[in-house]
Amino acid sequence: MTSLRDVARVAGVSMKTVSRVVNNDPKVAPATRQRVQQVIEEMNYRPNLLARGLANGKTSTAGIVINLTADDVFGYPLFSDSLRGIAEALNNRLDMLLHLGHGKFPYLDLFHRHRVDGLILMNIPMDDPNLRGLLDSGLPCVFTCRLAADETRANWVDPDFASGAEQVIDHLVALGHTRIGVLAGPNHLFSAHERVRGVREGLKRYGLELDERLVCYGELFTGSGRRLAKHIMAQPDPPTALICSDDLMACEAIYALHELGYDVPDDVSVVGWDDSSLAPVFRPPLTSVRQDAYQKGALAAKRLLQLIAATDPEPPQQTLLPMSLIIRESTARVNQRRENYSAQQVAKTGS
Amino acid sequence: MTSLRDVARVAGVSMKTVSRVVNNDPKVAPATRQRVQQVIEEMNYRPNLLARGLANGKTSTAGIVINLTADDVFGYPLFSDSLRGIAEALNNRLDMLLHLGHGKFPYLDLFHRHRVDGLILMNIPMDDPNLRGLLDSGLPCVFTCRLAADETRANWVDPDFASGAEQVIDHLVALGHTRIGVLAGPNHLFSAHERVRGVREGLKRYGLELDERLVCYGELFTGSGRRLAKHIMAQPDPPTALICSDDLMACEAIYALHELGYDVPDDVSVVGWDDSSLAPVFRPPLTSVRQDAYQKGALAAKRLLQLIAATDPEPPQQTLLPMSLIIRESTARVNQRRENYSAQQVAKTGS
DNA sequence: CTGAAAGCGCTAACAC
DNA sequence: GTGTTAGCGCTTTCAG
Repeated sequence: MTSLRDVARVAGVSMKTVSRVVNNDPKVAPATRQRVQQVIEEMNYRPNLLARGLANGKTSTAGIVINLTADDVFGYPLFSDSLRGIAEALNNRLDMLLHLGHGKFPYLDLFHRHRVDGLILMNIPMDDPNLRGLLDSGLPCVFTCRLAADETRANWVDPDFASGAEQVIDHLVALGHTRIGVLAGPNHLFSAHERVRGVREGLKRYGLELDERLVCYGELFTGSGRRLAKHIMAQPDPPTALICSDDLMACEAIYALHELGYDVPDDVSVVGWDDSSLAPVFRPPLTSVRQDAYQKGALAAKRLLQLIAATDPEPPQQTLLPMSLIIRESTARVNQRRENYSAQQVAKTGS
Repeated sequence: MTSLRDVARVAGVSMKTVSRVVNNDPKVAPATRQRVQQVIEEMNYRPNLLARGLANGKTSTAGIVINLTADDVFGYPLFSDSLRGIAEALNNRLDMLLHLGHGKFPYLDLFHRHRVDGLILMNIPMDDPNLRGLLDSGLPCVFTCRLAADETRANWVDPDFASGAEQVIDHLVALGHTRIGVLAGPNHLFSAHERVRGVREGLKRYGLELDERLVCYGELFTGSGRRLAKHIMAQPDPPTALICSDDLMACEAIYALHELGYDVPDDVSVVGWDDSSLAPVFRPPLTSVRQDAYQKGALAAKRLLQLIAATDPEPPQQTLLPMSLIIRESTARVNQRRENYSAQQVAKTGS
């Protein structure tokens, strides 16, 4: 493996001069530059990024931290979109060091150990123990999620989940729904709470109140959907509509509803989330809240490049992305028969 | 950032001793080990992988090279599956450095510059100029594709495209098809040629011959599908069935056939490839050749770990993965009316 | 079992 | 414009 020293020796110049040529330092005589460049070609010299990084503290590498298993990340189409956005925005200016893992893993090690230039963090729980240390460290980092309502120190790009939820409520209330259940998502994710907040405020606008017994928190994507849906439907005066934290969850909820003998959407309306590629092809096609994951990733990456390029620390920048409701066939006007039945149940319970 | 030197100073031992503790070298007195470990905890010391890599030439990082744009990689479900397989098999023993890019990019730089411990390479063209240098370098690397029929120096894991194609032929011939067109895929990919070889040999088994005018090479996934399908259908005595290099290509071909006034599968049968998540949900659902991309990635990663762990150079290992035909609704018995029409055309041309 | 010295390949700071 | 010196944080000899 030819080193800078070898090039210097062959070209008959100092190592520093070679270094200057490699780094496009203008203070090199054209003749010298050319000679050095030729030797570099001939010897097929490539700078050792480890040595460079060790010497100057930069590695040309961005760490991508996703607090999910590889199975979830690559299994659910949304992350692929975000990663695609990141990759394109980075445009080969930074290589990507991917770090996946679920739970409270010490991802700060990515920085500590690999000395990445910056981090993009996705799906980070609010109570993540690394958070404070990370923000204090001054390492450029951008989140594609929010961490807490008042977190103003961090750079983030995040969809406006509350607004998405309010749009869902507008839609459902227009269809006559008043009892609405929420499979909110993981309790430790800010987005889950925003979703519930949006539902609550949306209902309030119509003089309705969210029955907190119809709100369930649970994991993303897999496993808990059926159980939670059944739990909610087992409450007194069960809801006529279910709002889910993602499309997979919605699919599971629909499955559970079928097992309970309900028809979707005739008996119960179900709303998915993310408008993933699943949504249009599922039967029934899912009404879902669309987020632009590609753009989310791209904006985060662009911001990271800015932060890394900046000489002075930049003030944090926070971007709220709009969400929009895509209406398909998993939601429908509330079933009169069931509504009456529910009303009777309430009367009975109330007596 | 606390360094090994700091730890050594505080613990009152030499740097080498700290190094031994960090690297689990057994030749350390238990008391010393414990003291050092405690100081490491207290000071929150993390080894600098750059420095370590510079000193010993190992980086705990695997380069993942995919010769496609990020758009293709994350847009087509198959790569996500492979990446998921890789990530899980690597099991955090190696970090993943992702390098995407289409064309003859100098991906050897990943090795040269980042000094990765090994490479997993996907979708590499046979005429890749880096190939020889890469194989000569002795860097552990595993391909999830073949490079040439006689390439025995490389480690690879690849589906048996020829066998997949033969299964397709069995299916199509059973349905009465004898004139079969192939949208083979990129000319520079070995898989494309294997696909055509399988078709040719498959037909031969039935005493049929592949009309080479009905074979077209083109890019993967996007763009060329419609044009190529139309080109093939414009040949004298056009085929009654089209075999495509991927499911997206099949979708495009079907689109083009509709534009030409053909019905699928009544007039022309179309076979997709990969059995991606697209296949079952497209209208008509695609008959497609299934490959287990997850397993392909997982096996490649496992092999890479072996190669890296090995002290002596290991003999290359080559794994051919089975493919299976999933029959859906885009293929059907050949249309008698058209068959007669084609026969007339042949008669006319022949006269 | 432990330590001292040298060096991995590069760049920063300062000469000239 | 160019060269010299020192050192980034670690591991590898090789001694003890």
